[in-house]
Amino acid sequence: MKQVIQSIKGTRDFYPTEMARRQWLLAQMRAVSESFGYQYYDGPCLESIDLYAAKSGEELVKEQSFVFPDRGGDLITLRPELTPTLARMVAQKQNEFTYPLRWWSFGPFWRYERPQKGRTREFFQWNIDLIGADTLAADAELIAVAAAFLQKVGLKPDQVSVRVNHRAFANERLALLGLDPEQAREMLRLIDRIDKLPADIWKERALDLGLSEAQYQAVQAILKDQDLWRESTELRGILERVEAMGFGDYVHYDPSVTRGLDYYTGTVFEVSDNFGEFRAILGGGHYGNLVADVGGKELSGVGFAMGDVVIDLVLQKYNCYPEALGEGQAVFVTVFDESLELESLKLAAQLREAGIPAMMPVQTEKLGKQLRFADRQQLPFVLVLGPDEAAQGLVMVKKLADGSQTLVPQSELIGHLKS
RNA sequence: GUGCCUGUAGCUCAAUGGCAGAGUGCUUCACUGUGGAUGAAGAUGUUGAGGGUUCGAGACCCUCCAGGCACCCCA
Repeated sequence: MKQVIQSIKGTRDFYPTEMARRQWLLAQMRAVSESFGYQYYDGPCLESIDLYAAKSGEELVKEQSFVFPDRGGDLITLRPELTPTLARMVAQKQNEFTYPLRWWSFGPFWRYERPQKGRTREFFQWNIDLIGADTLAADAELIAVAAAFLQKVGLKPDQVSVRVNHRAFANERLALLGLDPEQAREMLRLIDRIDKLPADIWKERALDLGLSEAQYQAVQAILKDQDLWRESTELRGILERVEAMGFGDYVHYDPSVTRGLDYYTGTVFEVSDNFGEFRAILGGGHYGNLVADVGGKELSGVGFAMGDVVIDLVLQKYNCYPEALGEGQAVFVTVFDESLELESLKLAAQLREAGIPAMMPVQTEKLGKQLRFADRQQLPFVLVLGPDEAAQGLVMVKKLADGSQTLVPQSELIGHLKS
């Protein structure tokens, strides 16, 4: 390979094969979002750094955002997440809307971190939020949206799960053990990492927070108790609704889910594969105060975000993408020889007129080569219009998949292809 | 930002410090009205980049770039 200018680290090129997957993914997100009555929106990719200072976690803005001065010297940020933008958009027109809002979005985001499997510097994200309803039904709806998506793309409950917890409930339980609020907060962060740290190190960290041996054992007991959710009004209310909507198989209580972002106050949930092979597919939760920090009145909501990178890996692993994705759908109209080129062009034009995509060769090549090309493009049909067919007003229709050929009167071609 | 591993033909990978190779794909032909199959012939590399050690480096050393894994963080 000669010297080709390198692409920016952590970015991806979407060749037609990848673009077909991205478009399919977007179509599934759109279908699921709209099936629950959500509206499509988007904000700018460039934002003032001040927007994030109020909302996002410290590290996300200071360490992991692309920030640069524009020509006037103002600091511009490539959006690392959508929630602050959403907060601003809602706050700006807070009194114009009828609540609750049901909005969804899909677009590019940037985070300046080290690329690895499932993590790139430029990625696409599905965001979906229900704003202005502080109820268990709202939380349950978003969890159902997540489960509906999993079902829609063909992932099974034995492959992926929506794991649900409730922060206030978890805090309550920790308080009952005698942890003060600060300890409880740190403990939740530690619980979030229980799968990443070896057991002995994890215990060491827990004791470092000032926990007694008895308290440590009690925390362990909480983490092992799969039925503890029954003691939470919130979790009961959410899980019974999810069950009623038919997604009980996908959704489970999991005490180890706490989520890192500080703005989640109540229900938190994430989707992950059941074998710990991939990073979290999706993460979300209930936030008590969406817009106050950007100048609006208090408004709560629930939402989640799903990046395109991990879900793409998972969908490929479980063969969820349709077989024919990205294959050409056009009929290939061959040119037998120069004298018949115009006849073929007319035929192709008729097909397009009738809504059938038609492709024509633009180089003079032997019939064999034309067929070879059509075959490699994985086109379904090839038309051959030779002297014999032209003389009788016929056209040969060849199905490439099995090689079968049918002579069809040109007047019946469109009907033949549509059937 | 930290640690470890990797980088050879379009792709997957070989080559003890001693002439850069195989499979696959690609091009052409066998096939003058038919793709996939088969056979024959052919093309393809600054061995990621730059520097160093050496009579000699794809291999050893250094720097950089890119990718992978684990931290950190999170979609």
